[in-house]
Amino acid sequence: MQNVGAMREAGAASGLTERQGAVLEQALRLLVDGGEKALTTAGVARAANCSKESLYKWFGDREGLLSAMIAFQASKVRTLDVSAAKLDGDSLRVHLVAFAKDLLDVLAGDVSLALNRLAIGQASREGSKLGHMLQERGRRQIGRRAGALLEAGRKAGLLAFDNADEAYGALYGLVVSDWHLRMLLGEEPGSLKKDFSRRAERAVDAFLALYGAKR
Amino acid sequence: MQNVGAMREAGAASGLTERQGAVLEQALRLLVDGGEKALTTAGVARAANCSKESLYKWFGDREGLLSAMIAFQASKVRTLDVSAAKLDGDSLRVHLVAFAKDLLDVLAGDVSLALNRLAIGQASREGSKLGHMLQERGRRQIGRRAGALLEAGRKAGLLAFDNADEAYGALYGLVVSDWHLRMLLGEEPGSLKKDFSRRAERAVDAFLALYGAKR
DNA sequence: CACGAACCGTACCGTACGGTACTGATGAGG
DNA sequence: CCTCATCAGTACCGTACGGTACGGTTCGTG
Repeated sequence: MQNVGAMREAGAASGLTERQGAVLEQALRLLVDGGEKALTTAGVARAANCSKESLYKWFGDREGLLSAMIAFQASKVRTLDVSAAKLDGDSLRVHLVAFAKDLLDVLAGDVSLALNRLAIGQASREGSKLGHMLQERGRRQIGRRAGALLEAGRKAGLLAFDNADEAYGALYGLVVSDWHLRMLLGEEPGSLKKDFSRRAERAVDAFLALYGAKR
Repeated sequence: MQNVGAMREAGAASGLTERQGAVLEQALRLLVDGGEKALTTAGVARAANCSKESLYKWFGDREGLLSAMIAFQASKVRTLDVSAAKLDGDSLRVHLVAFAKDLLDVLAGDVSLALNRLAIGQASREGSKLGHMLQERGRRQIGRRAGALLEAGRKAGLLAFDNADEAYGALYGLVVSDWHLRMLLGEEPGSLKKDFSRRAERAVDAFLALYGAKR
């Protein structure tokens, strides 16, 4: 793993021991590499050099392991909100473009795609809270950053909207469109990732045309 | 099933016998009700009153059955393109709103959600063409309808855009935003479906503000 | 050193699934 | 009536997984 410090912090924040965090890291790696089918309890135990008995002691059952994986991954993401006090038209656009590009990068990430596929696969059987967890811990997190940015823009007189959620929904849709679904369906991200910057700029331009305050 | 005529037609279009179409219909029903885990060969055989041996004779293996289900469902959808020769600003907006609402209804449909979940679940293991099939047969189909509508709007001088794909992507994003993913993740569609009309109108208004020709 | 807790590695069990083989019934054609 | 093909129903096999139990090892503590 490439970031032990962040992992330890994430584990501590979730009440996990460092060892358990390492196990979850290996589980995520298995999931990313081979999909849900490859994520067997025996496989996790083998990859993490621990026993199945420990897995069941720590996480209860397979569902608990999956939940812990999602919570663990979410706890690693830290949303740095750079809500600058001074915003002009250019800096707002820069911040929006940076947000849009970050959003695309996050959604296109290996771990994000794997966890979303996992939660979607579990969503059919009712009672599975994985989808709700992913929604709450993932979307809310990045949504807060966007909400703060939009609110700052409005307070600075640069944006005009009544409903912040609606404005955020429009921004999200313009940025992401159907790319997330296409990546989830396995479309080769080769040609997609290259255009992220251009796509983010185009989307932000459209968003500003819709919600930018008349100069 | 509620539409034997359409099913027979769909089966005939795909080179399937009526019996095989009925089997696929039952398989889709199982998938919608219980998710992929409930879609076992024995379960399909029991639900459709056929033998497992026939399933393997007709569809080869489980993957073939899944592909046949997607192709069968896609063949049932017929895109009625009402490309009217006479378009004014109001009728274009009406057509766009109707398209947007149809799009939301399709994406929120039980079978659509179940098949998308299935294909996304299979997308992790490589070599699975289900995602590509769903993309090609589903998105292209409805994308053609939108493309024709947008092109008609441009020819009538009501829309202004350079790249039709980009305009369609903006329309799609404004209409759908992250609702499709949220539904795939299992969010209760109770509060969502009610607002489809309002949502479609808002999205089309925004789209026209972006791409409507200056009056 | 002695004791106990935690834990690894592995063997084990019950179950469920994908896929195959067999039997008997049905129905069309000569 | 005979024959052949199709198919339903079922029994069967190999495998793989989730979950549990147990022996052996390490390590902290008195």
